[in-house]
Amino acid sequence: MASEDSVNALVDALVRSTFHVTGVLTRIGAENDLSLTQLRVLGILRDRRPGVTELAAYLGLDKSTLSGLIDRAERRGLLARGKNPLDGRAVEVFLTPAGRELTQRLDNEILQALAPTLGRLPAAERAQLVGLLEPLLAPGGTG
Amino acid sequence: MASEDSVNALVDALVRSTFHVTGVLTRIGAENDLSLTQLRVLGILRDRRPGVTELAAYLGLDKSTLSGLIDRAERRGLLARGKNPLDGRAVEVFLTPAGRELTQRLDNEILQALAPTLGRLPAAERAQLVGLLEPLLAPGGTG
DNA sequence: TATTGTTATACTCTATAACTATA
DNA sequence: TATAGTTATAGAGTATAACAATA
Repeated sequence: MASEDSVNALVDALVRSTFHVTGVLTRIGAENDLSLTQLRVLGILRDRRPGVTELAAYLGLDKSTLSGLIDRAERRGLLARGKNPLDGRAVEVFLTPAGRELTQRLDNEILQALAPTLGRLPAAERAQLVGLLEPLLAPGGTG
Repeated sequence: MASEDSVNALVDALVRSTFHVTGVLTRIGAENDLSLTQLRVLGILRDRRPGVTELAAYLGLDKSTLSGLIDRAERRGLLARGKNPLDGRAVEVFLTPAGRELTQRLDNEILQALAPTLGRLPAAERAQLVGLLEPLLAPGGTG
């Protein structure tokens, strides 16, 4: 029926826009020698000092994977490991000043890359689009 | 100014929905022993018999990367290499019946995974969302 | 000469299993 | 015992450079 068709069309548009945005993010990452995952790590650390396990959970990856990711980014001076004063086993991962600077630059590059296309939409439609995407990200969402 | 803020908010929502959908696709792929890239390869081959270079261009990857991806999928019987009758150097990559069957099953799983959330939107808003996403994917887009 | 595709190589990403140290 | 994190290992994904075959 028509309702199913409209869900189908929406899934299609959503998947295509996903690959589109992923392509942009991957390109900007690559230009800065960062994988998409490293890009996400930096993004997560903007306003958090998570532990390794917590960071792995955000990313949907195994904690052992994070050991390597953190090692490589730490070697580049983008982030660091600190002690957790409350738990001798735990580690706090956080951005170094250099990492924060790079993250801000990347945020800006992403904005610059996407803005021309998004700016073509009238302001009212931009707001509308945000309003329509929000509920899809809400808890109880797709998982 | 307000206009810039609204672009900012839109980029944010778009990036978050991108990671969200990517998470769903990655999970469904993983449940079927397929990486996101393999999933994309199958999707592209639904209605095409591209050459290796052409396929690499679709994905934004080097053709040497495709040799390995195609090898592994071919070993699993999901796709095959055929001769291009017009060019002795070229190869045609296409889905096997098993690959086509799997692709259809995956399409359905993706739909099932996303439909509950998307179905919560009224039909009019679903159509609206599709209409708003379309122009972002148009040529002259973000690249 | 230019193009299509593969191979060799090296590095990153990723998960599983086994481990250490702390709780 | 359980949890936080690392290490060892193995395989997949990726790019670069060098190559063979065809155009």
